[in-house]
Amino acid sequence: MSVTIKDVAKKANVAPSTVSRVIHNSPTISEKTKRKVRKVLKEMGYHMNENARNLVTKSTKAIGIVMKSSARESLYNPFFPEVIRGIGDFCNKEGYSLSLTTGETEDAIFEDVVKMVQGRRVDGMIVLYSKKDDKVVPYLLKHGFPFVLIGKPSTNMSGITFIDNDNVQAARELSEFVISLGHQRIAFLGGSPEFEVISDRLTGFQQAMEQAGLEVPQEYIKLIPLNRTDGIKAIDDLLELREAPTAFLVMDLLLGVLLLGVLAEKNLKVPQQISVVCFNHSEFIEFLSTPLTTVDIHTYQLGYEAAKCVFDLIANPEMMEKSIMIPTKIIKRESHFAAKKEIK
Amino acid sequence: MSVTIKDVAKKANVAPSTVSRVIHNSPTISEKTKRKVRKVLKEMGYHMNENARNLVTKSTKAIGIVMKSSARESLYNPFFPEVIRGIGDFCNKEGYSLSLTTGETEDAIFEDVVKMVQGRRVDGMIVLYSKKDDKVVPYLLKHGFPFVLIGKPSTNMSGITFIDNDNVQAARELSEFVISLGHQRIAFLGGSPEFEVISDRLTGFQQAMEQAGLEVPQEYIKLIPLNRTDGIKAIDDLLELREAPTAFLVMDLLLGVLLLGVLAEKNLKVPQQISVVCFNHSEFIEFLSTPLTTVDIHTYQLGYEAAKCVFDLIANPEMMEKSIMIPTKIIKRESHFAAKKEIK
DNA sequence: ATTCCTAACGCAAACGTTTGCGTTTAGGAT
DNA sequence: ATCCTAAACGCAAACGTTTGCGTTAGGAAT
Repeated sequence: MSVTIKDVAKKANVAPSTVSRVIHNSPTISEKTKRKVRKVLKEMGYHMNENARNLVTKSTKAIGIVMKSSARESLYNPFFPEVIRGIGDFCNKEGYSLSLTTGETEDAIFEDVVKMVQGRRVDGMIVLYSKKDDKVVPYLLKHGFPFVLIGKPSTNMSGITFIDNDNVQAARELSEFVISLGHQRIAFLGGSPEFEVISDRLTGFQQAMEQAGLEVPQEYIKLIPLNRTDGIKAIDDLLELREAPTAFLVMDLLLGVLLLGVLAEKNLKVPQQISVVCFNHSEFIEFLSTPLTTVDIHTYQLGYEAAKCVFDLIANPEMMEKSIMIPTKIIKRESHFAAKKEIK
Repeated sequence: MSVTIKDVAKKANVAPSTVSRVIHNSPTISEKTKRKVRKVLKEMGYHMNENARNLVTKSTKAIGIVMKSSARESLYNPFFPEVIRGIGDFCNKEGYSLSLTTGETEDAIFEDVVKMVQGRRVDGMIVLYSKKDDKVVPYLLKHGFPFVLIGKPSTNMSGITFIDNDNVQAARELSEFVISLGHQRIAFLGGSPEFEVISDRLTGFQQAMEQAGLEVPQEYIKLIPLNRTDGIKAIDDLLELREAPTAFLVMDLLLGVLLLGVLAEKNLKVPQQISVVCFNHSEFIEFLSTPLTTVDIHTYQLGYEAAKCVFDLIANPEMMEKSIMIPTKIIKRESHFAAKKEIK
């Protein structure tokens, strides 16, 4: 139906191979014929059939993105769009396109990945999460397929290129900051510890507390599914403790927003009565009424660097794996003032 | 490198065509050979090369998604993830994959689209916005490429299948609701009127106001870029008017959140002093502290139906274009109480 | 036993590129 | 005029499928 290299070749009185070489600007073609062919190319409105090209070159100019199971959960979180933006920006520069998994369940996602890899629909993959007992990473590893992980590999660190924040350190710094404000009863509110990011931050938190000689009662640590109901229940539980926490370390913007809401309903003032600090800064936060103190994990950068790494990996498959740490930064706003004297 | 149909054929002592037919479960192959071939298929871990398949069948099992220029703007908005989720769910059911545009500028996006279409990377497209003077839709139309639009076509309604809310009506209903609360000075806060969705809603708003015999001063209508700075300026302008509005119709969740923040800073109580109603409900809203009254445009459904339509279009290209209206629903929460007596 | 039919399968072309290698051509050196 | 050498281009195979059509085999009918 549409114009092929052969059509162009015929009209320009050259061989298809010549047209191909003109398209790729091969030096073995004279300027004269190049001009001639290019003219016909324009005239006929030629555009390459990528499938045919991919078939012979065995490359697709596309990279796949594996989302966390439950796109639902993944998509509501500003992390997702932001990291996609980072990936997209880099890919766009390189003329690559993006392909998303659409599966809802873990198995469906795995199938999507297999289809992408085996069906050669993509040249490389970026996995947006790291979870214990997940099948995707082992699969990619086994097939020697170029991929990078955003997050910390749960096991088998060797052979995996990953981009991450130092979540242990980031959480420790944030905890130390909160401790330095005079808080002693600090709660930790986050999602499932199956995700490395959560367990790492928990570790950092506990390290800081221990070093400060502070206790962390088990009831202060709430690891829950990311939804309104469970969130509210966890927050209520915390607030109803005899010794309720005076500060909250929240692992996720959504939970942070939820927490602010519950506190407002209960007429607990932030930061006068309760301090709240929250991971995962996003521009969205600036639209909120309470100026949340947050940790900027530089999500865009995570995506951008991940894309870059995948490209390196594709270009040079035998490259040593590496890990890149994106620094984090505490963005201090006004949700954290609470000196010791005010608490006691 | 990896196992092809020919490899399987050789090992199973049949012709490649037979393997192909077994894969597609053709009735012309005996059960006996089917079993034999399937066994080898498993053993060798065969998986189809989609590029080769696409080349001959001229179909890709993928559909493209065109995002609004400035992925930045698009991605921060919960509309985007939600509509993607709808599209993704349907595509997943049909075994299709998703391909995103990555361009930042309008021209770059247009190039992405051309690459997808001419490069035959996708079977159909979904355009996530409708904007005046945009080149994408005319291009798709000209090439007879199957696509559906989410939103209302800006011109040339014929020949375009689109999914939309009746935004005129939705805005009119919302306005009537606010008017019924006793408000007379109602402001309209939204993004660029280049987008059909905004101008339609503005029309609906003006219709309702006119019918109620209420004036709409030009200063009450703020059509601005979606960012914090411009948003705050617009809101400040409105609040500083001699006759400041008592109710705000906001076209976008982000602006709504921003408005709530500014009002809180100025110590203006919602809803006691100011009513706020907002378009584009999302689950995110439930995480907010102020229970916003919103219009649910059923974003997920928009995406889901759009995907369905694209499939119909692909299956039957000569199908009559159609338009599907997704109903809207006002979700009344607590940001809108303001009876006449309290205002005056 | 021969013929005929149908079910089951194989052959080979086609899809639109890329690319190694062979062939032509033009120009200079002899 | 002849030969040689690059430079410039063409040939054809290959990538992994699908599919129309031709071929085979096995059994039923004669």
